Amino acid sequence: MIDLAIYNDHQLGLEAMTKLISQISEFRVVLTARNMEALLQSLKARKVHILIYSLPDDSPKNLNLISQLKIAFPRMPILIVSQNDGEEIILKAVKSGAKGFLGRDSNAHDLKEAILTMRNGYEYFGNSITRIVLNRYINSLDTPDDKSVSQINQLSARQIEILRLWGKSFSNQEIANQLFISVRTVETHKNHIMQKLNLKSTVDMVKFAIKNNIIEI
Amino acid sequence: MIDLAIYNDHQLGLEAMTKLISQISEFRVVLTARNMEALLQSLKARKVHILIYSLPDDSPKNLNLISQLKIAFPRMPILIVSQNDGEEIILKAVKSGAKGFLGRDSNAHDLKEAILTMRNGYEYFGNSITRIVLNRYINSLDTPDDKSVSQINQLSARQIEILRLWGKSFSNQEIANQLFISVRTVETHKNHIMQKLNLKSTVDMVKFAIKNNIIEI
DNA sequence: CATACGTTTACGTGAAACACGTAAATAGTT
DNA sequence: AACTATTTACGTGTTTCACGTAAACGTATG
Repeated sequence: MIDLAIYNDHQLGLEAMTKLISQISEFRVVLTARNMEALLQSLKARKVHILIYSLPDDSPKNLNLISQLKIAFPRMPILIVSQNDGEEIILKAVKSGAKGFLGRDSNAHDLKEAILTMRNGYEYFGNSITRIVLNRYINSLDTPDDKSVSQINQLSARQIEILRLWGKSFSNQEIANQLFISVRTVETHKNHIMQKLNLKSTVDMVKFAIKNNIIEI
Repeated sequence: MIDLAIYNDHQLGLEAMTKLISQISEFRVVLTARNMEALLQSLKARKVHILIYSLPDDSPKNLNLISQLKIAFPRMPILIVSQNDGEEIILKAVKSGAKGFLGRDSNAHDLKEAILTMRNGYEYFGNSITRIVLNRYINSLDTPDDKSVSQINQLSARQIEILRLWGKSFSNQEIANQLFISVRTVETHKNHIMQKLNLKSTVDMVKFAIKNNIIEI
């Protein structure tokens, strides 16, 4: 017997999914939720084997919620059910930590197979998903990057240089050696950068550097 | 009834596959071949619905032969059966025009499903294949030697929690206050994270957290 | 059931990084 | 000439990092 939680912010969809799953003898729906607060609350009280998470239409925001779930319950496999199975959504779902994905064309049989597969510790991604990703991969020779014009212009060339090296995980001392200047100077440059951009921590400085294509993730 | 051709340059493998398929009532093996000349010859005389093509170990060369087949019989779906299901092979198979792929872990049930799926005009790629390609694709977006997708699972819930707070630019002391633990404990958690993920600097830790949606840029 | 492994908690110590202030030489601008 | 920004650098005190040690706890494995 596999215990399932079902999340869906549409009442009707929630009922439909619950009914569908309840008809399968191996499965038991032990909790349902229509919003994240309720879901988190219920999951704390009642552990489940798998969470079935129905993505609404405005999915991008909701994928962040999945990351939250992953943080709160790292070991609970999440099966995404989504009307929107565009490549972006799928990739984001995978990156968010989802262990399964059912797209527009999936049927009840696929759902059952997905749950059983995931219960055995494996991941499940439907067949159509593969084609989408394959296409995307094969056509990924040309990927033009959009450059954001922003506060980066406020920084001097030297400041960007220090930021770039530091962003490559060099220590202050290593940067100083490479540029033939004192460690204190490197520190001063970094201080100036923080002041100029009004950053609160070095974490923020990393984020800034990434956003402005000074360093790569 | 679905008419099949089987290609395999090993006699034993050819026989085994033929026998296996003949046991399925919906399928009929109408021709077999152990080399490309014979295959092309036979296919001219007798049209089939699907060609089951067993890739030998030295697969790269043989994938070129598939391109030949595609030219001679553009509309005949080709199902690749391969002991080697490394990502390179799979990608090449897809590029060669194969409509299906069965890897090392596939069983008779998968074979049947693949054939039925392909007969209905769809493509078939097993679930494990999807994961391989997904990993490959996602890694192509990140830095060459990136393993972040799988490594997130290595972290404990507490470690992720500390990482999340720190990623929001909280200081160690602030994190300690929020979680009612010692600053030293926060430091220890961060040390453990760095060790576990083999990170060289806190800059790398920020990058990791971003890649894994633990923190937002 | 004993043992082993991972997790969470915490401290000690020395090195590195950061925060904030000061300051001088240089370069470009008004 | 005066102003502004840049690059260089130090002083001082706080925070973080690196590395080691260690206890308490849970969970799996044999």
